[in-house]
Amino acid sequence: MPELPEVETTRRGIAPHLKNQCISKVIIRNGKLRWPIPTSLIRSLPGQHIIDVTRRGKYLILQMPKGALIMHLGMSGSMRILSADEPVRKHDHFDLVLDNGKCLRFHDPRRFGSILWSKTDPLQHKLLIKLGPEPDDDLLCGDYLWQRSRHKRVTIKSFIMDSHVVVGVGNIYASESLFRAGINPKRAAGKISKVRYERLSDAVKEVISAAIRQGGTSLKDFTNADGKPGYFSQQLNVYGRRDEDCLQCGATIKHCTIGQRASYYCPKCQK
DNA sequence: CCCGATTCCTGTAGGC
DNA sequence: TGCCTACAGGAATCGG
Repeated sequence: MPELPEVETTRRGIAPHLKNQCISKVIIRNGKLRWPIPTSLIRSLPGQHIIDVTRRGKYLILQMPKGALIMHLGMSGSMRILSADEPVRKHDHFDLVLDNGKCLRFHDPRRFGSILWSKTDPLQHKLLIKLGPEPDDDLLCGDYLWQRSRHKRVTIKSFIMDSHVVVGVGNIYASESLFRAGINPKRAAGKISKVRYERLSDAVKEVISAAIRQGGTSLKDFTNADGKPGYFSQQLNVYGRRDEDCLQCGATIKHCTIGQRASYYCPKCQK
């Protein structure tokens, strides 16, 4: 489950293999992702080299001389650097083949990911230009959240998960951040005090940075019954713990649906 | 403008 | 054992 920390880990993993490398070929096996992969890439990318690999929110950006490739992993996407002759597996939808015999291979069973092309500054792209600040940006602070939330009637959980407010806070991080901040997820965003937004801002920064430090271990993996709980799952206080005891006060963790998403909270610790 | 609902998709898990 | 259904989720877009 690629949350922001997994995307950043992916970026760090692939960047050294891509930087300054020249593209020799583009293979689209299934272009039906969130949006169609532009078939024009097949002709336009070969011959270009990758100047840099950056990230904005959950979008990876491969900067090239004539534009930028913008990639999103959706909820089941992953990327690997492989030898170009490595046999393809099911759901290997896209290859960026390099001059040196390696390739970047995009794998995405649920096809919620996307691969787009931007002729100009990718940060000005329609999908990126309105994104909120990164969690580690000083722009994200209690005052900012308080200002943005005035007169909003949406729940605080929906508000903090809105990528136009702040990027990278998925369903799991939202529940965990609200627990750390002691805020009930059902409260109206517009009625929360500035002091409490300071706590929430701090909580978001802590949760996301801790996950990045741990190599972006998937928070989602912990629900898998493969005996390999995610590293970060050890630190989950409420997510997925319906009817279990709160680790802080012993009360029973509650479950509810907010914005069509499973939500978990401690009724005693979160008011 | 605001906000809740819908939509895309497939692997996994639970019920019978 | 196997079929069927529910569910999970990022985020744009639709609809009231």
